[in-house]
Amino acid sequence: MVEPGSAAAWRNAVAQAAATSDENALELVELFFFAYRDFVGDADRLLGKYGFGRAHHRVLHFVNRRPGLTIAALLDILRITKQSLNRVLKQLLDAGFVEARAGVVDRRQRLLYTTAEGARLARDLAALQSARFLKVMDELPPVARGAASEFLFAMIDPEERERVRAHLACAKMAREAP
Amino acid sequence: MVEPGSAAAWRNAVAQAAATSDENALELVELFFFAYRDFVGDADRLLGKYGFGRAHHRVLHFVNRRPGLTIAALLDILRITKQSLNRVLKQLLDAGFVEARAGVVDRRQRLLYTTAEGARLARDLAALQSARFLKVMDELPPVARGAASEFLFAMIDPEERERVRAHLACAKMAREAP
DNA sequence: TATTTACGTCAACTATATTGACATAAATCT
DNA sequence: AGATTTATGTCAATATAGTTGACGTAAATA
Repeated sequence: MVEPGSAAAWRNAVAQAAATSDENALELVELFFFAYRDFVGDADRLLGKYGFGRAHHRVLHFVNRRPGLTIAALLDILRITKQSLNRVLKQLLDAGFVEARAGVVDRRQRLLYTTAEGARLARDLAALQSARFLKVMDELPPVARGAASEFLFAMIDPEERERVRAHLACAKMAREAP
Repeated sequence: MVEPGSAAAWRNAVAQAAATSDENALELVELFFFAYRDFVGDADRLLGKYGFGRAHHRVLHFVNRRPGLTIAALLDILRITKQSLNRVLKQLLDAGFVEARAGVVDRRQRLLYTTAEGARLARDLAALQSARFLKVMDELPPVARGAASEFLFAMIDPEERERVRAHLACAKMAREAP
């Protein structure tokens, strides 16, 4: 037994707290895994009906949300090679879900846009995933609602945050003034 | 222009609110994508040094956290086929990071355990990911801290939650009474 | 004894990524 | 104007992580 107030008791309490916070962090690691698994599962089912996969979804999503996106910007967001992107993008172009127009200021660039059909699929997919978030917000106590986006933003690499913030601002602008 | 207080103004406000909440949800979708990307990136670099990938990480993690896990239970957590698991698991067994003992009550079962070396790698990987969470908790205002795990838990399919809760409880027990 | 269960394995295939090398057209520098 | 850089496309080979389907085996159970 350790006397309360003693140095040993104090060290014990600190160790306990460390173990607890570590345990909590481990729990968060697993919750993040399960949450992401279910989160992407929603969209996967719908994508399957079109013969598309997650890679197509990501491209469609970001093109839809940021019309006029260039190949380079898309590569920067997705963090994949152009060869990998090209296969998926070509399928989306061929299937008529995305179209590319030559850049006006720089004609080497290909500005990407969703077609009407592509925008519809993107909207349906986004609706599925948004629905999950909206339901979560509904379930959560009000005080926890604002915390979600703060939390997710804090999970992003610090050196990446400005880029993500700029991306979100750009997507918002595209949405407000189409 | 719409007169304030008119039915048109009201409908306008509702549409605006809907658009805003949708926009927020869309933002969360993207933040979730970026957060998960960076979250798994941490571990990827360390795994590469051992010639392992994410698949190995997941197996190692869950076996380490729930010693004596059976193949069936692991398949249920990971949601992959036994063929897919087997290739990865065999590599972990061969490399001496995981070991399998015959079940005591049912000798058909293979109970999975990490070896000392496996436990060490699992701990190092978990430390990387825990560190991100701990840093996030430090950055976040106190009121938002508890919200993170609530939020992630709410993101899980409702019919899956009991299973996840049981899994976490089991992992916690294994940790407290080893 | 017959059947079911837990697991292993062979084979073929798909999706998504990689590296490396080379091609082309448009923009930009000198 | 000519040289160089940039944005993008493309061919080929390879790796990782998953799938379906078929078949095998040992242990538990009806």
